Order: sequence, then structure tokens, then C-alpha cells
Amino acid sequence: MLSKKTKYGIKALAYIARKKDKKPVQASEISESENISQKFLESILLELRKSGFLGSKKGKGGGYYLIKEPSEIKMTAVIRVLEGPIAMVPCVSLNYYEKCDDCPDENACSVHKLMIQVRDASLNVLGENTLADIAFLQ
Amino acid sequence: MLSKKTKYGIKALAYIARKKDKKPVQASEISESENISQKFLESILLELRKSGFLGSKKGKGGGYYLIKEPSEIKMTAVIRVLEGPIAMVPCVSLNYYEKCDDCPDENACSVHKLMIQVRDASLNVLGENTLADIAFLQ
DNA sequence: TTTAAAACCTAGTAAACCGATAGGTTAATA
DNA sequence: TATTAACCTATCGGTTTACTAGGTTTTAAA
Repeated sequence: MLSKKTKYGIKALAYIARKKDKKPVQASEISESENISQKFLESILLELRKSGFLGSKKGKGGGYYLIKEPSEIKMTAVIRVLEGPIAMVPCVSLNYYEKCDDCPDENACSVHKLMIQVRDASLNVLGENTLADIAFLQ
Repeated sequence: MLSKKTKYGIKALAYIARKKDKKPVQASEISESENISQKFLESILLELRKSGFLGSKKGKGGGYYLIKEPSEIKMTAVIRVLEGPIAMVPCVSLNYYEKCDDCPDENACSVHKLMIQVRDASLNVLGENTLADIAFLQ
């Protein structure tokens, strides 16, 4: 299950991407428009800034803006930062690999092989979709 | 992320499927062989019995056995029973649908559309794989 | 007929995680 | 100088997870 944090983060990015002018967008505006608790959203936007997706400007007229073009932002990258691994099991994760303590041999594990397939299928979808694709839908 | 419960459940089913003879398999045997806490495993096997995947026999020489052929058991069914929804967001779940309280219009939601694609990709993999496919791997 | 084995049942629990909320501080603009 | 908006730290109630404890019931073998 996707956490609300990730869901809100994606929605916020899409909202910012949809703005034509390059002026910074305030957290309060996104919060109202997307029905997200402002304080919670603030912490998410901060995280997106620290991980290099957003830039920010303080003070009056400040806000957040995209650093890269929406078409340059893959959804895999966004989800990995906000949610963590895309894989359903740490032992098949490319970026957050962890060994299972119950499995002596991964290659002999029935779950392992299945979850690799699921991972690749998800990775395929999320890697093909950019922020531009999902922000300007239809 | 897949819960340990689901992971253990799948491993247990695969273990039972691999047994050639139709004799019941004890929880203790699976527990030892697959390095799963026995008491925890017991509760999982019980759930799998109640949901129609396994049958059981009490007393000496008892244990659990598959009710259907491994090739008849789709992994979608197993995961839905043990884990719940396969979708990453309730609003795109086929079997566990729930409306998001922040979304006035699902069709206008950027997350929604993306997650439908992810769901379908996962569903495809998990629907094509049966217990037979994963139990007798390679 | 006793004994052991194994499923079955109920309850509880420590730790982690989630989705916030509170209450500020800092920096920039008008 | 006042206001605005990002930034920071801390906390917190609720839920879920992964077990564990301690039994009861049923069955087969001795």
C-alpha cells in the first residue's frame, strides 16, 4: 500500500507541474486545492526539496518550484524517495536490498522468483511514466 | 511491502505442494524446514484452511494438505486472502475498493491513473503464476 | 484405555510505523 | 519594520505487525 505521504507528494508535484508560469507555488495553495493537511504537506515538500526534486524560496511570494522539467522526472525516482523500495520484498529490491533471515538460498525461494516478476512489471510502468505524463492526463 | 505473514504463507503452500505423497504435512515440519516461528505459522495455516486452500487432519499423523491442484491455485487468490488488496491504493482496488476522502474526482487524479497501470501490471504477473509455477521453480 | 501428537483457539504484547499536530525559528519581500 | 512563507523539532494517539503464551480438542497409536 502506498502511504499518504507518497500519494500527497505525487499530487503536489503534479500540481506544481501544471502551473504554466515558473512562479513558486505555496504549500498553503496546494494544501487547499488538493485537500491535504498543510503541516503534513510542508514536511513532504521539504523532503522533496532536500532530495533534489524541488527548489524553494522563502518569504513573501516564496514557495516551491520544480528544478527539472516534468518530462525528466521519472515516477520511479519520486516513489523511491518518498516511499522507499518499489519491490514488495527487500530481497528483490534493487535500491534497498536486504537479505531475508529465513532464506538460506534466495535462488531456491519460491517467493523470490515471483516477486522479481512483480517488481519488473511495476518498474516498467513507473519507469515509463514521467511527471509530465501523469500531471497532464488525458 | 509484503507482510511476513503472506510470505510465510506462500512458502508453506509451496512446501506442501512439493510433497509428492498426499499425506498431511505438519506445521512443525514446515516451520523447521522454512525457518518460520511455529506458532505464527500455525495461525497462518489455519487461515489458509478457513479460506479454502488447505484441508487439515487433527491428532497423530495429522497435518495440512492442499485441497486443489497447485496448478489450479492462482497467486492472486493467495495474496488477496493473506495480504488483502493487490492495488497500491484503495481507490483502484478491484476487490477492496475504497474512495479517497481527499479526491473529489477520481478521473482527475494523477495518482489514480498511474496506480491503475501498476495494478494491472501486477495483476497480470500474479494471475499468470500458479502455485505449481512457483513451487517447482526452474 | 491411556498417551502422545497435532490441530485449534484466545489473548496479549512490544515495537514499529503512520498521519498528523503544535509551536516555534529563519529568511525574504514589500 | 511587518508580514509572509519556508524551515525545524518534538510529540502523540492510533493502528499494524510479528510474534508469544498457554491452553483445549481431536485423533491415532501403544
